[in-house]
Amino acid sequence: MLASNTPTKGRPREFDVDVALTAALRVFWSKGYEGASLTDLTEAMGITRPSLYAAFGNKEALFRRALDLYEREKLEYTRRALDAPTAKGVAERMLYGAIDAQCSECEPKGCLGVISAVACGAEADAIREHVIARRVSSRNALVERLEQAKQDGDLPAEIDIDGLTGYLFAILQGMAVQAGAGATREDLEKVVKTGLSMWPGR
Amino acid sequence: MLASNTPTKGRPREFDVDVALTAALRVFWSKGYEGASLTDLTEAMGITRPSLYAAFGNKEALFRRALDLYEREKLEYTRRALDAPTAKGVAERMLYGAIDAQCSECEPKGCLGVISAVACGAEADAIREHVIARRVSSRNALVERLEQAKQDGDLPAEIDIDGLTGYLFAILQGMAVQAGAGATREDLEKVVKTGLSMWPGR
DNA sequence: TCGCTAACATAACGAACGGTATATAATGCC
DNA sequence: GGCATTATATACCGTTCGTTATGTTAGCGA
Repeated sequence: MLASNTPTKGRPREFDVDVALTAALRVFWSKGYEGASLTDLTEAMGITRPSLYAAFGNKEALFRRALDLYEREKLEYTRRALDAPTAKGVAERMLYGAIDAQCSECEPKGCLGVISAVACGAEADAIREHVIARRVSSRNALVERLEQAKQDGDLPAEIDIDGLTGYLFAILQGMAVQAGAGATREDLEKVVKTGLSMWPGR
Repeated sequence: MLASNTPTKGRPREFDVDVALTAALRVFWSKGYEGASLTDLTEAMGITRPSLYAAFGNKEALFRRALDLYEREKLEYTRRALDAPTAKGVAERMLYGAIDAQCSECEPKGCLGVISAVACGAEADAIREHVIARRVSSRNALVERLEQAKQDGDLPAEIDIDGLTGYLFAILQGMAVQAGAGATREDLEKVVKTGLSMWPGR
């Protein structure tokens, strides 16, 4: 259990920080950083503005906390995918995991990372940089895994690992765009099946 | 030549509507619909707010005009791609055309359609629906072209055309996300080459 | 019970947003 | 030369934005 909050002095907090953060994540996820107003956030979190600022700092800090939560819980499949025995297995877990993550019935459609990296205005520039920077490490991990697969003989010797990584990421990001635009699970399953049918190696 | 503006009565306008619209497109393209403020727009267009409202109606109508211009000029390659002799030729023109469109030195990175479809808040919902609806016809055209290619024997008989279309769109949209996130032309060329190397048929 | 501390609720802050009212300047028509 | 018409320039509208000052309430240690 992570070191939670035990102030032991002063009036105790009437809400659960983790619950509130989960609610905030859902708002950011469905509306984007700029699209999520403080009114949206506080209503969903069930707290007032001063409580939000006391607990999280400000809107940007709250977003980073929500992004942490998102990556830890909703993007866990990307880490587990790397454990697949073959390169194709990695791609398979990634792609089907993306469908589950982006087409859940009870959660917003699309990918918070893609939403935040694409949009939008001036105030979100720092956020955009932050989101983009985070994806780098995730990408590096995939590059390493595919390099290993190449050495294992799971991929043809002549393949460009960097290109293959960008290619797989592009499909994942494109699926996120389509999910956000209303694509159904069946739509995305067709995309995944088509992509996997032409994946090189095993 | 389209029916331009010939009011013949009253004070003549001091700016060129098409030039102003081009400037507005660049602003929407780089900042998104919500990220582009009226101040951004009027400064880039070199006109005042009342002139903007007199000439274009309001911000949303201006965006639709800019989107028309974008699809007519910047997305022309998607229509010309359909004229390629084979299915793989279509994919090739689409993918390399996307690189040119999204990595131009003198224009914003990424794709206005993707940016607008992904982002963002409540006020942009109508815009989002509009952008998504437009992509449908573009997608249908690609489906038809690939069906034809299948009959021509350019694609394996067992291939799922709908899946292949969504797959190609996903790569294109993913490339737009990556271009907006700072990917270079070389990065995207690797993605395209990887994708084309595993394209089915000819 | 009395402070000390911290979270609560209310209400307000300045700034920026999309959109206009008003007044002035420039054209074509009679 | 008026007159109607339309574009321009300035200044402002009401609303919403993220953020915070202020006063009150609840728990802990003394």
